[in-house]
Amino acid sequence: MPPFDVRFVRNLEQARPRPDRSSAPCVACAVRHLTVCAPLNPAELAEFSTIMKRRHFEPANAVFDEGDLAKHVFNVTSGVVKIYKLLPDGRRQVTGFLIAGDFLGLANEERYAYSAEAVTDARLCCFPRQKFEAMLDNFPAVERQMLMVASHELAAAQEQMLLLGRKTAKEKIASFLLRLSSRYRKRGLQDNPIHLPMSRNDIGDFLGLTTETVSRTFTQLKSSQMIRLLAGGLVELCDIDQLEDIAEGM
Amino acid sequence: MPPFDVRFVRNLEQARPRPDRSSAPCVACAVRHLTVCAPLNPAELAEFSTIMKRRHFEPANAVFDEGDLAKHVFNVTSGVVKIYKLLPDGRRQVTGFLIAGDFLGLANEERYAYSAEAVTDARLCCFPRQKFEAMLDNFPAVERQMLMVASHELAAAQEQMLLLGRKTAKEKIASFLLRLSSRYRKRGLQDNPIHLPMSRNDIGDFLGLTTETVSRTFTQLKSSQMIRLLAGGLVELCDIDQLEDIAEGM
DNA sequence: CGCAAGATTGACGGAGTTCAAGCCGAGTGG
DNA sequence: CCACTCGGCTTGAACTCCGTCAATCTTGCG
Repeated sequence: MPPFDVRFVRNLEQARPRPDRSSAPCVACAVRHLTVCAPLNPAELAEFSTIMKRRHFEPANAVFDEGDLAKHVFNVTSGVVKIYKLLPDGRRQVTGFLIAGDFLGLANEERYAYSAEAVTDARLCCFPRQKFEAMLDNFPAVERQMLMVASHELAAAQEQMLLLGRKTAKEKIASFLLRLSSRYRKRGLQDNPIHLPMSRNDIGDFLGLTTETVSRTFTQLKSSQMIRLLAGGLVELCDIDQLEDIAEGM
Repeated sequence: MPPFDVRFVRNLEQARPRPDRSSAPCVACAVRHLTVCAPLNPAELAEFSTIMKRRHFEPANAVFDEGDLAKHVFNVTSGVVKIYKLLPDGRRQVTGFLIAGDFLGLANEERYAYSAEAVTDARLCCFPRQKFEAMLDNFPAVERQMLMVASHELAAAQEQMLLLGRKTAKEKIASFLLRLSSRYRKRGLQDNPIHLPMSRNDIGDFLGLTTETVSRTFTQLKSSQMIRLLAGGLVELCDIDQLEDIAEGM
């Protein structure tokens, strides 16, 4: 048990978000082609950006909590954000690690169905939800893009269910490393020594394991020369073919 | 091991689908208000239905298989369809049981990312995918409805990840029964003695458990008077409050 | 340096799997 | 109408992977 309630600290930090209205127009956005904003031309982008604020979150800073009124939707532009659900007794399931280009905040009811919290320093584009939805009426291409994004996420969610329900600890870790590497590659980030900024505990809560099992499994993969743990939270994937075989349960 | 390959039989059956062009216009559709067709007026429905065929599937009959070219999208109008993913060694994760009103076939690539198979006799509306997508251009309201549906499914998927990653067998079964009951209620189907047409094995593959554990857990809930197993695959939920407490891990 | 938080390692136990045997019920055929 | 069969369900016993608990090690930071 930690000496004080972690969530309390988190909310303190949340109390001082940093709106960043500076300038930084979306035109220069490095990840736009990956986001829901992809289909917009410069003029449309300008219109869209009028309702948008950029915000910065420090590590362990909550973006929103499950049950909060869903007043905003977000795009991650840098850093890592985790989303998760809790059981009353504190058991936690991390349902995703979001990186640059990922969208979050889609809520079918008026409240968020999950919590979101920065893992690293993170920058998010922040749209008031009502204005965002109103905007969609004028930009059907964005709506279609959102449907595509949602459909991708649905496929990823099914993949994750397969992992959670049917894979062993070793298979889970191998799958996790490969998927992360592949997502980094798609965004043009370094994909072989990959950066793991999240704690073992977060990884465990994502894979349905405990911290200890995650740690032991890393050790195991390390001893069999499939990965190397480098300084700064970097992990080198040494034998990708074998990792892929393991990830698929072969 | 079964004496012959189950999938072989399934494909034989699939070879003779039953197109049903009879009449049955969508206007009379009992579940339309729950589907992606909900926003259409009668004239629009007529236009939509020109590209649609109704098909019937018998139990264990494949609707499509993971990896097939995604030529169609579907709406379930009656019966139960399961969707699932497989690992090379045969381990299976059922990612959903679809009932009347549910949409399936959304694929972000050109191929289906999962398999679909009838659990009971099932009727599906079947739309050629390209025509369906073309139609969407004229009916933005349907596209928006699809986004809402996808977003609901995403929330359900996250709930399922919480279940798979963090709940005990007892909590899984209790959650499963309550959710099914709740979905039946929303469609106007009988929600207390609920119908469980799927096998223990299917339930296990949905909840990340084995047949044996599912069976043992049912027995356990039965002995503690929380459920009763009736004839015809009916399950009576006797103490819903307590089941809810269990489902939430309390 | 010294502390605190996270990561690793070890020993042990338990929830759920595996393997195996029996049961039940629906369909079949004599 | 009943014996037979076959698939699915239930129950039992042994095992195992992973969780739990606890101690130690590492790392980053004031």
